[in-house]
Amino acid sequence: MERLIHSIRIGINDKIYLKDPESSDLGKRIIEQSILMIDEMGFESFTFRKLGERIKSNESSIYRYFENKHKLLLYLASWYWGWLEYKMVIATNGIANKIEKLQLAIEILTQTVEEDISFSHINEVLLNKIVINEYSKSYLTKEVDRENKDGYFVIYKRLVNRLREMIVLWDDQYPYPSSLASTILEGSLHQYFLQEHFPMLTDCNETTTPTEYFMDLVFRTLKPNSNG
Amino acid sequence: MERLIHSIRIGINDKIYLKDPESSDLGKRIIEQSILMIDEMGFESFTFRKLGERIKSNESSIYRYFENKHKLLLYLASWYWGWLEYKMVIATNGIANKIEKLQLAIEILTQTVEEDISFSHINEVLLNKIVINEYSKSYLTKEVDRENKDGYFVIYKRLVNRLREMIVLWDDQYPYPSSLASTILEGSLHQYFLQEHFPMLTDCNETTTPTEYFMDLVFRTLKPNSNG
DNA sequence: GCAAATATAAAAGTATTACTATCATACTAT
DNA sequence: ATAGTATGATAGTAATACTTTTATATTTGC
Repeated sequence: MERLIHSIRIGINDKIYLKDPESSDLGKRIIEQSILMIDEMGFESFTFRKLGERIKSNESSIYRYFENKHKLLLYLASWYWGWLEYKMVIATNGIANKIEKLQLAIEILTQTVEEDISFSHINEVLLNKIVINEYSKSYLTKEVDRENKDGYFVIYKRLVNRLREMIVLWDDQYPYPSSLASTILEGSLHQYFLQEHFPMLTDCNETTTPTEYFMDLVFRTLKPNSNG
Repeated sequence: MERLIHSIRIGINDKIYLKDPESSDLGKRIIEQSILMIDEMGFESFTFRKLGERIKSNESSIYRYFENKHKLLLYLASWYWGWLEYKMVIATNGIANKIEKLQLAIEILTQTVEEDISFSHINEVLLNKIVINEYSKSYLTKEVDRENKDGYFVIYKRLVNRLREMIVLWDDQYPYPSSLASTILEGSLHQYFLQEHFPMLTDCNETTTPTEYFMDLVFRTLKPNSNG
């Protein structure tokens, strides 16, 4: 499992980039350092010029990989969701027990990333933080429909759908499986954000996790199928 | 009730603006037209220069009301949440029946705004759309803690807390009332967004509303107090 | 009714952003 | 050894996000 994760390659829609950042050393430095910088200074303050200075490369070279920083954010987000999807699929694949399967999925999808396990140029801990703080900005735009059509959000959509399927597997009478699945994924990011910045608006803290909250919510809401 | 709403004045933290836009004709035009423009072109493309052209005023005059467009967004959002809070408080105030009270609150907080009822310079229908598409951007920033400290989000926090209180009133054993309240408010905006742009990720559509989804979710989750 | 204060408009200026374009150089593959 | 590709250096452009200054209009206080 550990070994597998070391060598995974997330298949990202190649319209997101101009040149595959995995294909060169410069590309990997762009990804690696952009994660550190966006985490440090936030997406708004982050610019390709600053990134160029940091990696001792040229602004124009970065533009050969990504059209703009929005596309870079889409790339990072896709990578993150692809990575989570991979972890979830691996963990739940062999599980026949429906409740255990759903529980495992919720656990993986709502847990915070505690340590950087891949030993690659991508720091998953920081990437998780970036997704919490910046992911919404990648779709709350006027271009969202065109970009969705171009497949920029396929991985995320597939992930929500996988969760939906496991919900249906456990309770095929529940009328809102898609909404519940999207609420879990989006809501979990939101609860982490609240925990950090608006602790009065959440019950999650050092002792209670978003995972516990959503696990409880889901199993209060769903009823197991009668057919087993 | 209608009359009341016509004449309400939402008390907004006066640190958000440099000069109260309600205090002058120009100020009102700034609010009125910024709502139309942000809805049309999105918050990213909206600038004070363009707004100045539109209202046939000068960019520098707008800067005398708001430091920047971020502050204007905070103002619009505060107004919106204050207006919703007002509607909710009016509607639920006299209700003694706990379940009815909570149901009414959820209804008001998760319903889409269908018509502009205030006849003022503020179009609530468009403001609701703006909140769906842009609200997250107002707090997903590096300045959020400072701005929170300065009270820029008090109205929203108060609203979540009011909902939390009604949840507790109905089920004082439920361990996550704050998280549930924040999930309802944030999740409802998200479901509306999905309905518009990612219909596969939600069960909400022309016939099923986010209100129905959350009403169902909440009452599957909560159990009434035994003490009545 | 007039002066003083205040609000708005007009215009110009600055630093930064978000790119694009051109050309030079280095590295690589045959 | 050469052609092709990747990267670097430099400069340039249009727009953004303001700030500053000065002029003009409007309000208000007496």
